[in-house]
Amino acid sequence: MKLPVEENPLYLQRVAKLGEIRSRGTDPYPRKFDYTHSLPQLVAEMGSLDSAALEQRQDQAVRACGRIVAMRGFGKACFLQLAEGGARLQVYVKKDQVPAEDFELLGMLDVGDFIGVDGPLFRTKTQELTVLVKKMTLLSKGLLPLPEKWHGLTDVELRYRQRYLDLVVNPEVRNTFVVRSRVIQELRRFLDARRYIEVETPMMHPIAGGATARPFKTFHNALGMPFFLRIAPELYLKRLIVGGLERVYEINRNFRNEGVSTQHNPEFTMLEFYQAYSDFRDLMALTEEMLTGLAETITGSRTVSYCGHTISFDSWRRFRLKEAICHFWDEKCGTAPVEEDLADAGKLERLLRSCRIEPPKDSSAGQLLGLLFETVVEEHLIQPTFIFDYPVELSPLSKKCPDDPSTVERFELYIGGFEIANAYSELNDPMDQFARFEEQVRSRGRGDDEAHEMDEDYVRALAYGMPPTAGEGIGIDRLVMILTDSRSIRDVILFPHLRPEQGRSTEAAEPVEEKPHA
RNA sequence: GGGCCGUUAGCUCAAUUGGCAGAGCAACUGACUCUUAAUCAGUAGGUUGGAGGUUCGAUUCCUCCACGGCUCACCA
Repeated sequence: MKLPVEENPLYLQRVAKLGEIRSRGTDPYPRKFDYTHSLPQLVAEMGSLDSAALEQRQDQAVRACGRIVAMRGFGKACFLQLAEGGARLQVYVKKDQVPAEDFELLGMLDVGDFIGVDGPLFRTKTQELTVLVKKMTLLSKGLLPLPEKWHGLTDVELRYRQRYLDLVVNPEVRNTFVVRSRVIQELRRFLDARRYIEVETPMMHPIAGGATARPFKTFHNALGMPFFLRIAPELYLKRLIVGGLERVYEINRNFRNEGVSTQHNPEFTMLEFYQAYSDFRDLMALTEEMLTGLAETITGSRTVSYCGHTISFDSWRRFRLKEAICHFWDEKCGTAPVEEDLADAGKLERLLRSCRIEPPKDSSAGQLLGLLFETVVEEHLIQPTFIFDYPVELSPLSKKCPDDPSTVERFELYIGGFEIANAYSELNDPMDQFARFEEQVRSRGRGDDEAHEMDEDYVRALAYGMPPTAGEGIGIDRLVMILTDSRSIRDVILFPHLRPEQGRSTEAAEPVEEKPHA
């Protein structure tokens, strides 16, 4: 294989060093290294010992390893900084303390190489914990230079494309993904402790349902049929409720064939959970408990800083959707409406126009209401806020409010100005569900290609009986954004989708049609 | 998809009105056995994202293309 970088002089220099190392009989890529301590372990266990205490245990050498991230040479001595496990430790190689061949090897090392060291710990005169190296082993030779140590890697395109470099050079990036892992771990723990079981449902769906979104299409050759990558696991999870798994959750990817932005990635991670014998108000309480505890466990505080705002998980607010529009109305757009105005399509259109939004044609009152909400309210919802009582047109899978059939028992949770969670009392009346699907199909016929398709098996499942159930989806990526103060969803996804680099596009660059070929 | 902005050495960034393409770090050579972005002296490193155009002359002005960022639309 021809590396694309082989004309790079820095690369060629290192290849020359590699040859020199081999010619001396040293394997630059040995098998393993048995270390006595990870670097975080050393820092934790020895970080508080003073010089005298370290002197006492001087005959107890440690074996540690890591990537060289800094080298400072002094002719007959050299300080190196190793990075491993998210920690860094200094090691000191002195000519009169190591075998001659080890000191010669030092001259062939570069920042980026991996080494292992043996030796006692001591403190330098500036009190830095340091390994006094008695034996040094090359563990892996790097051939390309790492980005600069001081400014790090800031070009976002390179950071996303070559995330491995971003992780090596920018420690806060590593932390973001450690936090992400802990968030998921904590959510599992929270739900497991409440008698939930974790399940895995199909990612390939014959009918893309459970959300309003355009799906990705693929094709199964042997079955000779198209599939959609799932846009939501919802309909499968509720089938499990029908089957008697009263509390289920799933954490996995959804795929939506929509635009990308700082808040949208084509594949994103969602926690969905369903709890029988409960309604959406129970989930509001559960969500409050879950996320407050999560913030506290992850960040050590109920207050987090996000994009210059201070978000407090002690001040949860609740507004009905119409109430929120009246409450957050900007007087610059005219006199604030009263809730009664928000039921009439004509009045809603006038209100939208006064906000300089041209209402789309053929929209129902519910759709206009949703649009008005996004326009007027969304940006104000920095503190954790539940918005509830949604129009039925926007919620084909939710149960209607008993006293108002135009409204459903549904809430969305907003934090930091965007939607984090969406929950409702699940519609379990099979005949009502069938009618709502029919309405969606009519809507599709009018050109709304995000409207639901009819899912007959799902209706059949409901017809066998589903207990009253509440369900919720929480966007994990966005939640992690809030907890790590990340402005873009790409900063919490290890490999966000980008176009291929120029000249390196894949063979599958042309659009894949779902036509079968034998 | 639309609008705006960006792309210069391995990395981070300069370059006046269109006039020899530069610095810091990294690298290389040398000095240096407690440094912390080590220091000092020296050396090398470029098809200025790509293709055209205007011009005596283009990193700079124009057109097209590629990729990215922000934003709007769509959505979660």
